[in-house]
Amino acid sequence: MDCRATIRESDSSLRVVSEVLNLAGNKVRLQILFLLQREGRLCVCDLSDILQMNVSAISQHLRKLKDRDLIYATKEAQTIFYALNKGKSFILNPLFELVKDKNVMV
Amino acid sequence: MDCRATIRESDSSLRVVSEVLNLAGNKVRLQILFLLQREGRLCVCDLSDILQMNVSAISQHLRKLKDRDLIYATKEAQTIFYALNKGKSFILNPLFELVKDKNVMV
DNA sequence: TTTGTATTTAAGCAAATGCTAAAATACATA
DNA sequence: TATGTATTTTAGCATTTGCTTAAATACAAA
Repeated sequence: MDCRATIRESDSSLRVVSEVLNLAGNKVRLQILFLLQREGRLCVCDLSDILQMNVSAISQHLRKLKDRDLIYATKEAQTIFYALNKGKSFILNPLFELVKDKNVMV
Repeated sequence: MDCRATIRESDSSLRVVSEVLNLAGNKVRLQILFLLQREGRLCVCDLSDILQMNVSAISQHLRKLKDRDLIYATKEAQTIFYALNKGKSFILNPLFELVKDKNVMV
């Protein structure tokens, strides 16, 4: 019943979740995360091609996702692949299910 | 396998979800949504008191949530109560469970 | 009608966001 | 070594965000 206490106790969880949602609350980044979840791993040029967007713009989104530990990079020859960091991205799983299953819709 | 097609088909769902997450991707707003889900309904002054924030700041967050149909208002005498609009906020339910149950944590 | 309570709205501003274009890195391969 | 391919980084810029303060609305009660 004491809301003040509830907020205090849930503070760190709410912070972590809001940080993840802040990243996923951008259509381009949500598309990237959705694709990575579906395909396992992708490089900048794949994403640039799929989403029909400037390589630099995609790269900057990936940087943001990587900086906040939602994805990680692995280098293979001259190509850099990105994949979901499950430790944090698991938060988004139910949302991916939603997008996959039915159409969420208006 | 055709990512371009997948993205095209999921486009509207991804748009709706990213819009909701964009709102929830702010700590203050996530706190508000979490509290509304827990308490049913609250007025501006309740939230201002619980979150220890300026009434005007809270009011502006509520406006944003209302404009995008995540919450709705009901007036009772001189007090305006806000509550979750289930039709859209259901997207956030699994996240609330996460915050409630265990601590999400670093 | 005056006063008080609840709330929104407007103005202003510093900080953050997201893109483009150009330059810089990194590393194979010819 | 020179060239090409993949990617990041920097700079610049217009737009958006989130807050504060002050003014405006709305309405009930004295």
